[in-house]
Amino acid sequence: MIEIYQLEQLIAFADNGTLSEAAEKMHISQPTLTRTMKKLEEEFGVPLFSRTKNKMDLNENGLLALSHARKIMEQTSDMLRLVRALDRASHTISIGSCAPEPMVQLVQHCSKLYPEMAISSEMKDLDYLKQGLDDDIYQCIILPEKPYDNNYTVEEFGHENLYFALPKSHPKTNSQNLSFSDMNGENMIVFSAIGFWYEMTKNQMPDSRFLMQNERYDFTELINSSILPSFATDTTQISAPAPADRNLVPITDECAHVTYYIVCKKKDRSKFKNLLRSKMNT
Amino acid sequence: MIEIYQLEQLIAFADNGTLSEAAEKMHISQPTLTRTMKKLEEEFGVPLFSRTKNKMDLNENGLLALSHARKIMEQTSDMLRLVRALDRASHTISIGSCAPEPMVQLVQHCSKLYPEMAISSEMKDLDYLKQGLDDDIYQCIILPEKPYDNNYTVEEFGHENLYFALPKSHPKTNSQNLSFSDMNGENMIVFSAIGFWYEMTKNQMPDSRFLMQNERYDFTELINSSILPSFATDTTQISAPAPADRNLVPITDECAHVTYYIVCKKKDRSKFKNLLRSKMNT
DNA sequence: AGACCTTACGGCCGGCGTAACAATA
DNA sequence: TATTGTTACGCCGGCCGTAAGGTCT
Repeated sequence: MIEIYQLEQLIAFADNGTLSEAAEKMHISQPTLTRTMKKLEEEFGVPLFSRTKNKMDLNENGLLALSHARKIMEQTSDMLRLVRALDRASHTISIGSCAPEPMVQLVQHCSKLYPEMAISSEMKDLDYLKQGLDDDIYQCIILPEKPYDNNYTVEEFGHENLYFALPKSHPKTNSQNLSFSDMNGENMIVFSAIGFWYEMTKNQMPDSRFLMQNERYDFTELINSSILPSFATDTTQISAPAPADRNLVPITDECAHVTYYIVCKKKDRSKFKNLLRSKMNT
Repeated sequence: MIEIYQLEQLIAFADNGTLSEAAEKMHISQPTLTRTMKKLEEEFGVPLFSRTKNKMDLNENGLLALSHARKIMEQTSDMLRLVRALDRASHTISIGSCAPEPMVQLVQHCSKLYPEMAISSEMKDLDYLKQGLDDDIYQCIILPEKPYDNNYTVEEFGHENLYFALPKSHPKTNSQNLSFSDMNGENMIVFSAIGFWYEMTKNQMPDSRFLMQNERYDFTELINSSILPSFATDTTQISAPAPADRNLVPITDECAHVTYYIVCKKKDRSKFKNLLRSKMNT
């Protein structure tokens, strides 16, 4: 019976040109390779090498065998990779979200409800999320709007409202409320990882320059030390309250008030029954 | 390292449903299978089976692994088959011929010129022969006409002439010569394995009925005991002369006089140099 | 002399079978 | 009780490494 370790050694020989070098690369002895190659020839029943007294080369048979051996090795590693991936997928709930706060909260619910499962989560734009749900990249996604698709199960998860976080020194800091247009044109300090909020606010305030901060630490430092306005939401005030010297001014525009929906495929409805019932803390 | 014998046992288990049956089919013990399956799971690093106390089944991981395992086994046996076929082909000369006599003679020349090679030969129609030469099914073919193709090397091999073999009792037995049309309509005893001669004579004598004989022995018996006319050629008179009570009457039609050509690919010209020089005995 | 392949020899790992056990129908 | 899978134990084949030998550059 041909075995994979033999094909592996055949490939190593072909890749290194000599038995000696191949042996060194594989951390085995030359005689081992000599023996294995002989055994291979025996099992094929045909010569695979052309041998002069101190040189070995693959002959035509050997080259053909080699090409097959490579395919078999590839297929074997594919098998390992894919089976492991399938197993991993079956123990993992993948969540895609349009925004950070509902994602964090859903992950918390998820890990309480399914403590034996691994949970992976990421933020993407809405089209990618829907596509990902269809393609089984996500079992569960969070959208800021109700999708219309009969294959989906949809449940309301909670609300989030956007505010301007204005330093006390800002001229509009004592306003009862403001619209995006009131602030349009002003420079804003903005944290990068805010999902769909970025596109939305950027559209509403086209003349403003957003000073994007990739690092959470840098962002909070700037908020504390700068007089530039920034955004905040109500749901984040518990975990990450705005500094005392900033006032939160509600934004009147309708799109600043968002309802999140948990969406999963109908086939997974019973599996995620409890998760779909969970609600955001506000 | 995953090995092929493990995949083989996995497949046997899947095909037989239980370890016990699989073990019996493979002529090994059950504990061996238990161990190998455990080892497979260990090497995959994921469970492949769902186990109740006395029943084992493949789970999703196992089913995926199984499908890959089948592919790998198939590829492995393909490898063996194809490498062996290549080796065999490399020391076999395959000859295709349009007729028996030049085939026999060419095979004789061949085995003298290349005593270390195996020689295979068969008769086919002209189109099949040419196609087979192009496809490397044959290294060498014999045609009754000169082919026009620049990739071929062509050498004249010899001539063969067709005769009517008429019993002494036949009314035309003493003719100096005859045309096909002279005999058209008469029943003929014909040996099956005569290659292109069959199509040709059948066309020339559309009103005759050919009593086809598949067995050489039956044919000669009938020739000896029957008064029905038959065919013969000059080149076969040495090895298998017509019986004394039959006269050989030459056929006048041009197509009863054939020149054979040895044809091989130009790339093989030097390899078959001596074979191409050989001539038929007449 | 150095690089390469081959052969010979002895150790040991690991796959195998036998036997005994546990659980199910 | 018959069938199935698991565990324990000891055998032994075969794979491996070391050592030595032969050939070529």
